[in-house]
Amino acid sequence: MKIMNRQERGKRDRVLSELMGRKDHPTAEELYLALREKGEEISLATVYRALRSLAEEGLVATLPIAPADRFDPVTEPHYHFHCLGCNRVSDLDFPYKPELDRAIEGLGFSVHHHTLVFHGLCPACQERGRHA
Amino acid sequence: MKIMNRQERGKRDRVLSELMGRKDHPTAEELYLALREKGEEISLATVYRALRSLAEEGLVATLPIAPADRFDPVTEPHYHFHCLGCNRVSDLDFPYKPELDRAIEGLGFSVHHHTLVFHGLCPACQERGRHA
DNA sequence: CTTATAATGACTATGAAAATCATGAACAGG
DNA sequence: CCTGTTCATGATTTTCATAGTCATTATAAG
Repeated sequence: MKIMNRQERGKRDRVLSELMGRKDHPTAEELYLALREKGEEISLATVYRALRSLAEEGLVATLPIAPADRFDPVTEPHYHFHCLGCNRVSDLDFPYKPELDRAIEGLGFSVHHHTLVFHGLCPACQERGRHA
Repeated sequence: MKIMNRQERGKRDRVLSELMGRKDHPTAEELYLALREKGEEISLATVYRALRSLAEEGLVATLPIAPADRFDPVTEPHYHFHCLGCNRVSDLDFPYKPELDRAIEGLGFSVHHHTLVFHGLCPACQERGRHA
């Protein structure tokens, strides 16, 4: 059986460190392009595989925001804002509400977690809209 | 210009009434199959088109739950439960919280609405898991 | 009836993601 | 050292959801 330490896991770790270095919730393809621009020789297939396996192991979170999944290196539950103007997704500095899960469990469901996304215009896009 | 009353809008209305007749948040393809089984001669392309136009007009809501969009005839904001066991989506009898939008607006965003989805096991799947 | 417009269906195209397959590196056991 | 096995990787193909195109049909307005 192959044994490797955390430093030498190859391409998968390159994907993870690239993702950890950003907070803009990139898509698989955006990560792929960023890695290539940094001279990393990697294929898109490997990026997809790495992200899927990282997500399965709970090391990254997946945000299914159409048309493509976005990835988040922060796995602690938190909320997101999706700007309808620039289509960007940002983290919100707003506390997670575990009591919501409790409330839904009162309805007979077993709740693992919840995802809360706010949709609207970010400060920059509000400004731009005012000008246009 | 074509003027038609609400009864005679053709296929698009057939899609809408089929959707209104159910509360299981079907996908476009599920609606297509249901309509065909009822003898309705309609193409998948038309179902997609109808749903898109209905959604643009705000007559139906779209729930982007991978791998396919699901549609909801109820456009009043409400919350959903996504069962990780059977993959079904159900409405929750839980009041919408507009104060969440207010709170996020306090952070500088302009909030149009929010989507809140709970993930876990529905009562039936909890039961099944206990048996298996 | 005739013309314009809109709806529809069949088909093709797209884009994200997964699956497949061959290759080569790393490793274990002899 | 060999050798066989496992596993990561890249290239490619496939799948699936959805969108676009285009020709045809249906319908409304004149």
